[in-house]
Amino acid sequence: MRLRDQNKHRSIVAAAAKFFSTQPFHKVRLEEVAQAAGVGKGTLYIYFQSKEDLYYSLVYDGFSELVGQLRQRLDKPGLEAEEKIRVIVKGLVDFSVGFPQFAEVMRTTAAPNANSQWGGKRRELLQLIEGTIRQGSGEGRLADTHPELTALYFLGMIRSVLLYAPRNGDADALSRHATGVILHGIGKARR
Amino acid sequence: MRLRDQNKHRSIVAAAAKFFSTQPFHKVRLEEVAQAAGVGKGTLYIYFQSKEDLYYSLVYDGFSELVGQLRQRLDKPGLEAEEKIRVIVKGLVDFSVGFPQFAEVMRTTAAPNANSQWGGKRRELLQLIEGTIRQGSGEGRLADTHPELTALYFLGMIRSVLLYAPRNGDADALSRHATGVILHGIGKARR
Amino acid sequence: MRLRDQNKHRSIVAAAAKFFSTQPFHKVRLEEVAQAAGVGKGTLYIYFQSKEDLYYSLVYDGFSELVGQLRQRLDKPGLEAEEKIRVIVKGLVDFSVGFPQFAEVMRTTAAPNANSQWGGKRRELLQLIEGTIRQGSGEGRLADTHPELTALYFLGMIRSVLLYAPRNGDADALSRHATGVILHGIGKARR
Amino acid sequence: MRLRDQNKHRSIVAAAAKFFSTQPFHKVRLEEVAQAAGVGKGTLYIYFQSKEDLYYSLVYDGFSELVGQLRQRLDKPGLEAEEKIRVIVKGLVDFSVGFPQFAEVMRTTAAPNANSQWGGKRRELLQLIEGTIRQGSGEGRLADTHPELTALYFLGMIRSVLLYAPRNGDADALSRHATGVILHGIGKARR
DNA sequence: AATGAATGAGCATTCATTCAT
DNA sequence: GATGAATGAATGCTCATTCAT
Repeated sequence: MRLRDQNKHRSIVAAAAKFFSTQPFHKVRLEEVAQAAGVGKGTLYIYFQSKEDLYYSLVYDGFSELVGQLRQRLDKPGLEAEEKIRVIVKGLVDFSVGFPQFAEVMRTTAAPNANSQWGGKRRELLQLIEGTIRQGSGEGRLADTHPELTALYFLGMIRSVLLYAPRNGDADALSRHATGVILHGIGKARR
Repeated sequence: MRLRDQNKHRSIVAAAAKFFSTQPFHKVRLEEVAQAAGVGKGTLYIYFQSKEDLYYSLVYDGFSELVGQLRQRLDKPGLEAEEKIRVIVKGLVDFSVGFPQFAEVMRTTAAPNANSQWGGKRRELLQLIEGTIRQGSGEGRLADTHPELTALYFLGMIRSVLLYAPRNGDADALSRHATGVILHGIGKARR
Repeated sequence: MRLRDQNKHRSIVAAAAKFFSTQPFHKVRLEEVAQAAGVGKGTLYIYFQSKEDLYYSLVYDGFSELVGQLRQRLDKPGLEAEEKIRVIVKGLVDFSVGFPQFAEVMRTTAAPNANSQWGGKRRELLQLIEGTIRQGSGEGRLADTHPELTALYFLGMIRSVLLYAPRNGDADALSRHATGVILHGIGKARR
Repeated sequence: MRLRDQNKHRSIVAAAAKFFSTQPFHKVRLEEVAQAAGVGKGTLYIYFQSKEDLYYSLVYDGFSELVGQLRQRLDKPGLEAEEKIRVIVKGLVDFSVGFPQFAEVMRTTAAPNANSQWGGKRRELLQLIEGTIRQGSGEGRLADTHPELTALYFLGMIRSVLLYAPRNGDADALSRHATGVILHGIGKARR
């Protein structure tokens, strides 16, 4: 069953994140996860259906939190489109910096449709971005013929940077640059 | 004595690509790969050290070809920076469309440093892009404070699109849009 | 949680002895061993590190018991040297008859130093014999310039006999004859 | 087919001896043997039926030579029984010292009946020894109720010594001691 | 005859999952 | 619920043997 003991659940997820972010799926041993979580091997199966389930839960949880945070930050009436873009990019970067496993986890993540929940959450995020762009377009502040593609670019850019950019980089500078590239590419004024 | 058959190497790589692009690493069975390649199981081990080696060779070969193609296409004196950007983006997209396994393969690829060869090739591509941007900056046609980051964005964008964009999409339209986003973000003229 | 079952260890050893004594190492299949032991294949690996480990444990256990028995039987104060020799030879023969696998197991056993434990036990036995001869010499009942070599002869003789002598032979007669040869040799003149 | 090229045959046997005497049967790789012999892997199968065949041929050849040598040395009319015993022991020791692989090879050798040829040769040697003892008994110079067992002791003693005695030992001293034990035993009273 | 590339049966070993305690 | 001993399906890999050249 799920959520019998919230703490145990948490420590399992934490331990799992540590391993899944470090090694490819097939090299992660549940025995090690259990040990790191301080629980018995069998306990994992009380909280998760299978190794796959544990893995996708991990991704889903992280993503879910990311989306929730963004939603909250964007939900300020009167916020300009460009500013929202900045918020999104900064949100993505900050979150990823604070949850370094995330990008790595996504690295080995199977196609979205492998797990409907996770796929749905992903779509949610994309729509959040896409919606923001569309809103900006409607307000005449942004111009983009394919917001749905641009939304994808957001994720891709962030991911790449997080994966390969120097870890010790300045997160804020990174956000600013990325925002600049995005904005000045789709900013109507500059066209 | 039979001679080492180059075709055998090829057919193994082809078969492996088919499987590794369809399933996660640990679900790929070498027996199936061998069968699909029309060779014996042991033959795989004549050409590759291990399952991992086969896998990384795959990625490396694809990447290598990609870089080679781009290098060739960019090596035309007098080509303008913006045009080069177009060539790069189109090259990335075209190649990925023509080698659909590629993006998928990259999906589960371990961090670059896991395989020095592959990491090196990756760096090569990034430098190719970065160099192009710098050249454009030098010529006063582009403006970018962090070309090394932008180079990363290129890859990230393409990858995201390839992974999640509708497969039946128009590759040319995709290239054009991506190029537009990139260019109008870093095109000095528009600033 | 199930407790580690000592019986399981025993039944594995017993089953393994049966197979390793019948066939050369590389023809023994762990699946068969497991089946004969009434346990799962994986269980073998809970109790033993590897096939080799199982094999050497087998030899060691048998040898260990042999040495223990001899030690016990020789530990009777006042026992004369010749009698002790008889006890040793009889002990070796009896044990080997009762544990027919033993000689066969030793047949394919790697050099003693391959496994320090086993090598140590072997040395123990040799010293037990050597010490007995030396004691006998000290008491003026035996004469041997190289007890350490003679100790080796003991083992060699027994082993040869066990390997090649008719199985249905009379163990006692065998012990007597071997003891006689050791004690008196075959030279008539000296008798 | 056999003996196409005597040299090739020899080098294969030599290489095989080197490996089979160093490692247990199942760890010897024919590829290595072939390489060490300076021939192709397939060539082994021109001279030998199988790995087993190669292995037993090895043992047989060595043994065969040993028996031949002994036969020659004992075939001197008028040689006294005790002297013959000395010759046999010395022959065994010398041969084994000169062909150090031998004892090691015997270590891992399967039961005699596994290969009739080798078993036959072994029996030949035993009968040679047994016959010598019987002859000595007939001449009233030796006394042994079970010469066939004593013949076994000979082999066992030699083998043990060769396997475990210090390699740098004095072969002659060894022969002398062994001969002494065989002839006179270690019981002082009877001397 | 000689070779070594190719083969595939064969097997040790792993590890997710189950279940007795 | 929790545990970890037990399980056995699953599979990478080896290596004796074959065979095209």
